[in-house]
Amino acid sequence: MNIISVIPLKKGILKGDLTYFSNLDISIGDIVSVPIRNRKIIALVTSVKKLKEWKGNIKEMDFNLKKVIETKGKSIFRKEFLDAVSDTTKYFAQNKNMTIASLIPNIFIEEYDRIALISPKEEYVVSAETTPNIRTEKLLLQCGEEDRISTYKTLVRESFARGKSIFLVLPTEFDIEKYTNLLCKGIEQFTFSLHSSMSMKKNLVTYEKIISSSHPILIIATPPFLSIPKKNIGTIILEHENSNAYRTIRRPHVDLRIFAEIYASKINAKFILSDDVLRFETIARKELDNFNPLHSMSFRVDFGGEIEIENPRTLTFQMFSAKTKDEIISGLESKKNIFIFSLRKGLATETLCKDCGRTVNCKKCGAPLVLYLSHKGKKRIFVCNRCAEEKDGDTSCESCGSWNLLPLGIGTDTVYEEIKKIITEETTLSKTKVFKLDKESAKTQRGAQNIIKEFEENRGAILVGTEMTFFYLKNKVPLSIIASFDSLWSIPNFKMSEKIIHIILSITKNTTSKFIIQTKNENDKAIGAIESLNLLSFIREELEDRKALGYPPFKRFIKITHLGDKEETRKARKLLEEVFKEYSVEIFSGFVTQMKEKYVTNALLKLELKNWSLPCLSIDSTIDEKLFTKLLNLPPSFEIFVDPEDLL
DNA sequence: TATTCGCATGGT
DNA sequence: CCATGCGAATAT
Repeated sequence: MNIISVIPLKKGILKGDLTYFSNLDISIGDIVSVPIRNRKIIALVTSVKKLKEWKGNIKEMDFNLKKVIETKGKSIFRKEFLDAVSDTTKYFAQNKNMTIASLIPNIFIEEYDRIALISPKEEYVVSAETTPNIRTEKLLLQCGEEDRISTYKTLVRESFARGKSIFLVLPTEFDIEKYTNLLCKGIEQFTFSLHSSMSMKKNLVTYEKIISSSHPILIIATPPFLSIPKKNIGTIILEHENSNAYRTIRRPHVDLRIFAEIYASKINAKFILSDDVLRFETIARKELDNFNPLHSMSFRVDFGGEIEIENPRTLTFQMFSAKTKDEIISGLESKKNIFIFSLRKGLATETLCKDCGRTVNCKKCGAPLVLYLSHKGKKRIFVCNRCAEEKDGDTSCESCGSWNLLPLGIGTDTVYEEIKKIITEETTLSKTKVFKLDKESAKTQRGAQNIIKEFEENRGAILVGTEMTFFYLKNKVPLSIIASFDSLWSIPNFKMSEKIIHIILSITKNTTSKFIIQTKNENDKAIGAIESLNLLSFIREELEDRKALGYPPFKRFIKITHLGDKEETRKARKLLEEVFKEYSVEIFSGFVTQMKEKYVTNALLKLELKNWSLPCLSIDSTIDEKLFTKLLNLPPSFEIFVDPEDLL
């Protein structure tokens, strides 16, 4: 009789492993079927002990052990994969079950028996020891998409010649279809793409072909498909490195890019991070972690059109400057399509001085300040979303001393209304079609596609859209406008400079001849960088700022979030202060959210990089075990974000 | 997370 | 008396 500990391959918040008994022949790393609440669940065996060794503490257990239903023998998953999963749960301090379940495609779990039938039968040496941390070659590829595609073609050719397979990781299904079409030419029978929306049958067929192919292959898939036990993968390319789709929205909060990197190290595959412009933190790893550029990195902005910076410079609020308005009208009259970029409403806030027309800016870094309502006594305070500097809400204009300040919100709705107004004023434009694309107006993918389709079929139409537009837009637009550049700073995010560059680049990529940026801060460095068509010095400067401020990637941030009512919030705060008292923890006062009577509490831990990383990511680094235990023991009402995207 | 359990409510 | 609904507890 053996006592078996397992991790169920099913989402759920379980504190630790579950324990069963069995007299079947089971060893570590096997897959078994166990009963959980009257259900049969697939689980991974983490330890096997003889009953004798357990006798001491079996009486202390306050539950009756259940019996393992059946064993499915050796796991189809490679040891390197399971080790990468385990490292990932550690790095992100997430729940084991949820992490493992989210890093394996659902079909593999649901159809485990069928997958097992067509999987290699060879014995993997599975033991409790983790695979050694090999420092694999890690490369950066930063250039335009066409150059990347041709680089990939060369890499595939070289790789096939050496008898090695290539795995191209992409964040979304849409990209998988696109890149498969771009890359499969001439090697159709060796190219395989997978994503979770494909039918189960199709995925099974592809899986079998991948496993049985003796010729090296190219796999194009989302990160969880790295679980396919293909042995000869020599290169993993992580394309669209910049995409935030690699971060999971729900629990577990992991970054699939890190997972892919860990896995590449475990199987000793060459790892290539690739995008038009990589994340700034990734660029910094050139120095921090000795990453090498595959080719010399391009920081050029590839835009052949004209860039205009417009300052409405009016005392009364006007959404469009006279010039911008003229451009819109003449553009529509000559049947050109126009795209206007805007943020969602509510988040977009800036404060304007009604006497001199300037925005209220942060003294420290110059970004426009955002007005928030603090929950303590309903006080109004300004917060800088770039450097977290706070300022009293009862403030006067910096430049003219006036108290006549007007908080403004420019969102898709406001822009949409304004455009409607313009076209009703101009009789020649009365037939113009105006479209709006944001999460409100297009709740589903299909809905968004329909809006874009209609917009693109109508010549001389105008589209007001948020960031999601870039994903769906198929054809380039002659004229694009950022209605309020300054409102971009109102997004609560310390990485906002980077996001802004990303937004602007997405717009230039979708624009042919003219790009208008409306701003009251013409000297903004991000605008300067775009105007000069070279991002190198901007990125350098931004990274220096982050280093000086102790921001990522030079410090490791861990954010702990709690949402609750007044009483729960008070308790949560006390708990956080107590648990993390030996760490320099900053607890942010919770701002009132849209949800009634709910408060957000955020605790931020700033750690030295070497105290929170893995040897396979960054040499000579470890996970602070003491802190790890503290994080893991927090009640489930707390959510943990390692390397958070924002601090609010 | 998802399911279950226990308690309160309410209608018959 | 059972049906329903909701929040808290909990999984081996």
